[in-house]
Amino acid sequence: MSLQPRVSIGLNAVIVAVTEEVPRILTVLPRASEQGDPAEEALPFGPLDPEHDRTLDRGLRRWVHEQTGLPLGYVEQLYTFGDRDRAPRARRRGLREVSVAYLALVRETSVGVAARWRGWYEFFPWEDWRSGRPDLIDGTIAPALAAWAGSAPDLSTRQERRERTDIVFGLGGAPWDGERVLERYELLYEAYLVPEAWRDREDLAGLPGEEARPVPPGRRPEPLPGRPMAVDHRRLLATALGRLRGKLKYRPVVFELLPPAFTLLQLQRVVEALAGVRLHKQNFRRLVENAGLVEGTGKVDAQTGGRPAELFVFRREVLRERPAPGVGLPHARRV
Amino acid sequence: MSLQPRVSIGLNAVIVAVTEEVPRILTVLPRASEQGDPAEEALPFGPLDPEHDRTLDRGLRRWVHEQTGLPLGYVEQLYTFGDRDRAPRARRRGLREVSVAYLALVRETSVGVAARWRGWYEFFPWEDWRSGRPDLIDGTIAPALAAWAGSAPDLSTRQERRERTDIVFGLGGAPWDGERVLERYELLYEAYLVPEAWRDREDLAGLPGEEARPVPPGRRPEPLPGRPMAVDHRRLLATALGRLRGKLKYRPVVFELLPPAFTLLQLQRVVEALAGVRLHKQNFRRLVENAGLVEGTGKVDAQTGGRPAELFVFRREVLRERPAPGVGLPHARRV
DNA sequence: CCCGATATGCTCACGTAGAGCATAGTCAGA
DNA sequence: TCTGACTATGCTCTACGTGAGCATATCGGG
Repeated sequence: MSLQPRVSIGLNAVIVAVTEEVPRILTVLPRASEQGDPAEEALPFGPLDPEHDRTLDRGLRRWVHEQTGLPLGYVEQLYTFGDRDRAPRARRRGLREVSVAYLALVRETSVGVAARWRGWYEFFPWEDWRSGRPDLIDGTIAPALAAWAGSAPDLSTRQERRERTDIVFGLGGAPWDGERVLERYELLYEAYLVPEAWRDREDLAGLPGEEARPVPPGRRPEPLPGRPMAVDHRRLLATALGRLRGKLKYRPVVFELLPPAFTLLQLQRVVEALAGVRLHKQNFRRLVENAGLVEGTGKVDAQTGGRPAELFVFRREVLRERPAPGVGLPHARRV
Repeated sequence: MSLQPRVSIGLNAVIVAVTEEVPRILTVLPRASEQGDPAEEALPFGPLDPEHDRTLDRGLRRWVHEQTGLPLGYVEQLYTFGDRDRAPRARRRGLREVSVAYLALVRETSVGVAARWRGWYEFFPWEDWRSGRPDLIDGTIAPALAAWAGSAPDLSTRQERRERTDIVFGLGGAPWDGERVLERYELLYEAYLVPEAWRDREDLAGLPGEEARPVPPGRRPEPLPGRPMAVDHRRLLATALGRLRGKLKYRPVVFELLPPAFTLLQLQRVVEALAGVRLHKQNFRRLVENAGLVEGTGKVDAQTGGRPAELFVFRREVLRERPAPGVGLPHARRV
């Protein structure tokens, strides 16, 4: 019988900005104690000061500011990750690390040297459909998942796996659901198609209770394109992207990522960057204007190269007019 | 300087069932250490066993089953509550109690003696609009909130408070948003209109750092109807109701609360019970049938008193056909 | 002055939601 | 046995939002 492990509680931040039509998140180099492959970056992490941090999100703001100089505006709790095996290296040290993850949206992009911005879709190349359905899906992911499903020992498991594969990746006639980002990542993880799955399995090998789940033998499949992260941080990232995509539709959160005045095309580009799809321009305009989400300022932005675009601002009154104001995405446009 | 407080992590469960058109939640008597007013019930709470509970929700299932004999089916993480002052009595003992709250949906209703079912709207009488807009709102809540808003020292605070009041309670022409359950409860808490606000303020009095927020002097307003709970559990409950109301619309969660076969009216009644509004019957039928959410079984239920109703079952295939299947509420019908 | 590029306005078809009327079965009591 | 109350189920009519694309406005540069 081993010692009862200590429980520690920490905070992770998924800090999002959109620049040049690319959604970006802030990454840091992982703490030495978690260091594995040095190429693996991590999400900012900080402790909770139980005495002085009155609330969890204040604690988060405090250390994010200390570490990166970035003052956070919009902050929202995402999810609490507490699986015993989420941080295998911590488990080896007798520690159960529970992490409360937050999503933060910022406009500024200047950060200190310890942190850097990474394009969101570097981590999830299959999530960006703005240039059409990524070849990666039908060319690589679908066959790999089919092989995984087929490798299950019994029929019902095979069927379950196929069903799940179809639903979350929109295969076999099922529609693509942009919000299922986490489900897709988790499926790839289970199927050992992301490097983290192998890394974690190796890190756990030999621990008590893990005898039944050895590192699968045999040749490993080629890992998918998509940058891995330390610990389970790509999972947090997937949670954040899925949540943000959902929230877009019923809360006016995009405006947290935009300057105070913007053109409708700028707004559309940011929405597209997050949603990962191209939208029909005229319908998008009609939608946001009819919804009362924005109001024109009369001023124009001459940087467009064509007819100057009017500058708009977010219309706060919409909050009292409509129950769930958001940019209800018009249908994706085929390219 | 006081000792650095210990951090503890626990799990709370909001366990929901719907019987006789009443949504109910499971409550228990609070632990002795938190006992205040003996009438104050609590939500089931349990520790996390960091060694053996592989995941948080497994831990939850374990102790819920141990404590109440109830096996949980559908379980979903709600939110993590970690404010320093959420549990003032724990803070006095040098403990920072972080709680991860879960929402669970069950069909069964037989529980042990230590637990009991309570109607959800006993805690939030203003949330049940099935018999029309509750008089409580215009008769009591609106004036009390107006008084609170007017009592702010400076103009901008007064305006902010009025704005918030209007938005969250649907006053002054703003629409009622059924999902803003938490915002409504928090507003009432801030305005000292729920007993918990006074209780917590008193429990905190004298602690370091609390000098600036003394118990407000003067006559206390009559507390609103609505059963208070121990600690911040009414806040967890509000979070759960809001989340469930939202989720209804885009995930087929209602079926977790219904028997395997049900009539469309039963389905409608459960949705109405949760959403807190009456719906137009024919449109509701059309909606769920056209959405492919259910399929008829050919069998009928003769218990209706009129023409027998056909029994339906949930149609699982809908999960692969539509991105966000739920009972998109038809408009509320005036009574 | 024309062309390319972008912004903005407008129309048209189609599906779906809101509302209510009409009809089908069943039961209890006259 | 008939009738009325009651619930289920089907159908229609209208209004409006959305998908799609054409048309026009306004700029800069050759």
